[in-house]
Amino acid sequence: MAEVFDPLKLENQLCFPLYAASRALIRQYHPYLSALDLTYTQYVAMMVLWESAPLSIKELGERICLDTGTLTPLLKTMEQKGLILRRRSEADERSVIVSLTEKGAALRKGALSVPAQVGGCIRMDASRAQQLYELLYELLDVLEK
Amino acid sequence: MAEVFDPLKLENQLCFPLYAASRALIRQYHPYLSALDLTYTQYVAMMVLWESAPLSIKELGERICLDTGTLTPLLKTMEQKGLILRRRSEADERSVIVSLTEKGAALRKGALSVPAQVGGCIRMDASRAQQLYELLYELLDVLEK
DNA sequence: CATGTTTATATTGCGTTCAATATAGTTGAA
DNA sequence: TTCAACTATATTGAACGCAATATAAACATG
Repeated sequence: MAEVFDPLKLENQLCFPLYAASRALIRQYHPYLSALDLTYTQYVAMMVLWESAPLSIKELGERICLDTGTLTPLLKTMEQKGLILRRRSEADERSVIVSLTEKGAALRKGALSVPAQVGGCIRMDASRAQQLYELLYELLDVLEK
Repeated sequence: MAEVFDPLKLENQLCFPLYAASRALIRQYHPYLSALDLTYTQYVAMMVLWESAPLSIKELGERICLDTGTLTPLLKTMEQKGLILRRRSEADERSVIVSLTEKGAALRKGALSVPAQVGGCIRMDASRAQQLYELLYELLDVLEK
């Protein structure tokens, strides 16, 4: 007798492995990031700032796909830690410009080894990882609202 | 002059698209699940319960990769809603057995259309989605502690 | 058959994540 | 000009996600 397809089986859905793998990978960062006193989300924000600061909150949010409900408290915490500065744009008072402090910029050195340390935990063929990377960006593109 | 590889560029990392795509896909579920008065995490738990209830909290947590810090309050909320029952195992008083109520079991009918509704939002070739699926399970396997 | 170890669940506390809503600044068109 | 629409950020409230810790039951082994 033929198997009946069950649409509600966890194994028949893309969402579950995506969600589980994302959390599992983020967990791998924990020991390396807590040594730098960063959470994963703060680390993601810092990566964009190291590359492109100063940035408005809007620009930062677009880069890392987070809205102000997440960013406002995140950036306030990072300001408390002395990693960034927030100031209103003079050209447009609606905008808040985020820039790095010296301490924030200096933290980059400590973070440089993180990707390799985590990468060492991923025992996956480089070309398979590259395929995965491309498919994820394809999915992300298709899901943009 | 050759490009210098920057390990801290967001675009050079697997973690970011995985994290962003996971959140973007979960967001797609929101309208369909709130019509059923379910959150995404509750929906994932229900999928396993529809397939395999009764289950201990431990078994459920292993299936959906969540620990008791998340599951205990989640299951209490689901019990409040009348979807599940929690009772101590008689055979082993350490275990809590989760079973479905009639209401919880009946909710499955309403949920049957959810995967197709969300799938309709993913304009991605089926074979590409299948590739992505396989690579995600491969990554998940490699990341198990 | 004690008692140290392991196991299953619960609790705590912090930090997101996001939908919904609010507010203040800016812009555009009549 | 003026004011309605739009834009950028902030706030609120609910629900995770998880590391760390606590507790009670079951097990193992000398």
